[in-house]
Amino acid sequence: MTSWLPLSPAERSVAIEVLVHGPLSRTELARRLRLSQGSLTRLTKPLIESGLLVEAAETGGAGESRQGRPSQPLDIVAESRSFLGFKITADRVYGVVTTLRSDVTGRLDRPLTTHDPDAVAALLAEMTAELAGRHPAPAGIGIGVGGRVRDRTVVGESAFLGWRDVPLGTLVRERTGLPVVVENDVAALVEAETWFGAGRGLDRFAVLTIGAGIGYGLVLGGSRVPYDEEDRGFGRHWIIDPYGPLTPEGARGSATSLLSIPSIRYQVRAATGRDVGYEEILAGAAAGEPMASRVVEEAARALGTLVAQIANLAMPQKILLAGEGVGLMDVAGNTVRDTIRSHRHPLAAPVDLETKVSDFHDWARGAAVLAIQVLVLGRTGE
Amino acid sequence: MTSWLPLSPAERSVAIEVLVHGPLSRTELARRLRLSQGSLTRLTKPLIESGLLVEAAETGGAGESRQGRPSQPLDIVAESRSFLGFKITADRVYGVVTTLRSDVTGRLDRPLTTHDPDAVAALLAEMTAELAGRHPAPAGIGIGVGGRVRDRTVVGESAFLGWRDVPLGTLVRERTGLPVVVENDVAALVEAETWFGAGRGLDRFAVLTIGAGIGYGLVLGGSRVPYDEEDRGFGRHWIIDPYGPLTPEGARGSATSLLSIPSIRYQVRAATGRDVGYEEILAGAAAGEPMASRVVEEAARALGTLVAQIANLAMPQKILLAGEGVGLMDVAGNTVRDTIRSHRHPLAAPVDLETKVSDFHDWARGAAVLAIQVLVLGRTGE
DNA sequence: TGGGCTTACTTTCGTCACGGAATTATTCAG
DNA sequence: CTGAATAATTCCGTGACGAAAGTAAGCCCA
Repeated sequence: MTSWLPLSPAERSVAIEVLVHGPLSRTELARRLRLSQGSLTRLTKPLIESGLLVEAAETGGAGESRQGRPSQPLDIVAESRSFLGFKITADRVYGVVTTLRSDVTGRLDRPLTTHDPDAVAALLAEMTAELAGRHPAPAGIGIGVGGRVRDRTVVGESAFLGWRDVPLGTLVRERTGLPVVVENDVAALVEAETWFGAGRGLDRFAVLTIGAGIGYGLVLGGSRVPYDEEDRGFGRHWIIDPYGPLTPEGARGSATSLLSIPSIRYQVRAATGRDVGYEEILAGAAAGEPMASRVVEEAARALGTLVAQIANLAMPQKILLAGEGVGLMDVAGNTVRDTIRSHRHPLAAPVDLETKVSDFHDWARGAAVLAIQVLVLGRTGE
Repeated sequence: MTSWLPLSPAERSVAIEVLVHGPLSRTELARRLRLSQGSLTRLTKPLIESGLLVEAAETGGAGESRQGRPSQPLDIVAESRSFLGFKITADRVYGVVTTLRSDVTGRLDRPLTTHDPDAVAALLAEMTAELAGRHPAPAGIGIGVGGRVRDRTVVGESAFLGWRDVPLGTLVRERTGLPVVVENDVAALVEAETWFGAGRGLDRFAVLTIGAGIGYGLVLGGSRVPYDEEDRGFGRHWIIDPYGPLTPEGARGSATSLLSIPSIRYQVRAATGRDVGYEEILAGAAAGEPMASRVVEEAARALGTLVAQIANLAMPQKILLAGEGVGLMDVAGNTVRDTIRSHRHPLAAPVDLETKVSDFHDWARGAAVLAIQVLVLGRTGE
């Protein structure tokens, strides 16, 4: 599973810089990478010849032309290859096609009727064929799974699939002939946001996802801190309020019990007897319904506490809230922000908090980014 | 304030490896630094000629000789230079002399009767002269101060000294003629433990100090995460239990209110009317005195919660508890460990927790390590 | 006792990445 | 049209590195 372009470390850094930070002139690249202009000429030449980079036609609009010879921005040929990303949930598989820049050019999803590894691999192969038929030459596949993943190929353990040591990467590669990268879904989303999203260019960056469960990822020095063990289940034992609610999903007062979508729905159902959807609960809270308001406000305080803890202890420059459940911020953002402030030093810089609603195709896109990192640029990872 | 040895990056990495990880043969160094043996010969030659390294006489005991030519371990000449480290507290200045390896070869402390910057600098110069008289050629001075420090020379703000933008580094250098490095005291302790203490060789490492206040430092990828703003006061707003005690030192239920020595003494004094020393309170708790037990147990639960939060969110490989207040662990270590466990995923690896009682001379030693890093090895820091 | 084996270190040599300086290219300002 | 300004290229010297061969210094075993 080596990258098909043998790039030297210096060439790789050039390619990544252009890929992540858009079109850049050689002079600008020299400045950013602390290399001489001469070196940049040398490094870019083979990259242009191999077709990975092009000299962008546009010099950047008429208005901003300065004196002197105009710079010649270099850009990645984003469409030269496409990548596939998949996210596997308990009952559905979501797939996307992306460019090198991780722009989504196609999507697809299919129900998952069995958790048998071979059947799942077959479904992935089928979806690959369908997506590949509509787009040029996929260069590789990334797969995101909730659970522990080893060596970017083997699903060590995944509770919701009932898997243990399933060599998913190999199974899919055998059926598709394409290189495959398997990774934990949260890890993939974090990498994607680090390269192309909210964490772009940051040194320290944290991601908290709210959805069926609570996910967390930390990026330091530009690379993700490996999970080791915790993974998906971590929020179930992350106690925020020892007197908080008890739900089937986690320990009393845990992040999962307070914040995850199933737990919030459970709390409302237990109190009112009605099974209400998540969005409806948020709408109810916004409209002032007492029960929904109580649960949502409590969730907002928990979220504020959690974000403040992350800010205090991991000291990221930015925290991204992602997942299907971040609508909470729209309804109770002020409570969240107030709670954060009360848990921080008054002179501390305000937490840079960004919110991004993500659906399952965004998770799939994260997996595709993993494939880009590993396959194109030869990042072995960890 | 440049290092007096102009070391190339490769030479520096060799020097640091030998300094931190003891005597190492050239072959072993080549393995660790991923260089060829030939390069090691080249790199070590000037270091040996300059006197920084020597070929250790001992080949390592008779028992462990293997076949083949015996290796020739290289060692730092730890005594070739000495370094001074100072820790400034509100009423006393502590100083140490250390070797290059940061072994303490002398110590001294003096009362501090005024906080006037010039007077403090004069006292430091006086102590420098006294320590230098007893030891060979100090190569530099490190100073640790509670508060914010800029550029390793200027104390930006220090509440307990009433300082604001005091160029302490310059003041002391003018009086001693020696290069001076000023740094936040917690930062200095963290660096010292990273290089020579509990965090040696680790990639991710956290330090929590318990004393007059609560200090926290995080090391990732071998280098310390810069504090930006928080610093010393951070524990005062780090709420652990919203229903916890209210003390003069911090917000209700904050880490400082629950854990710092003054707050624990305050709680006991408020309840019993007697002013009791910290060690005495711990002894009382061990003996089963109800009031002391209650306060100490509550502190232990708070500590466990805090450690678990650090472990969950910053994911260090090891956490060091340091400071004057870690005696708490001897009395209530089980409570701390139980609390940690209850806040962690059951399958998560147990937290690697180390305890190290530190007195003020240990803080001074930390400052000396900063001087070693900057002056000998030319680490500009941050 | 000495020859072979093993491992550590040194030497030599070729390669290559880089920086610096000079050169060429391309525009704008008068 | 000339000169100034900025971008990119070319050329060359330096120096760090690895590969491989050579040397040193001990064991093992006859």
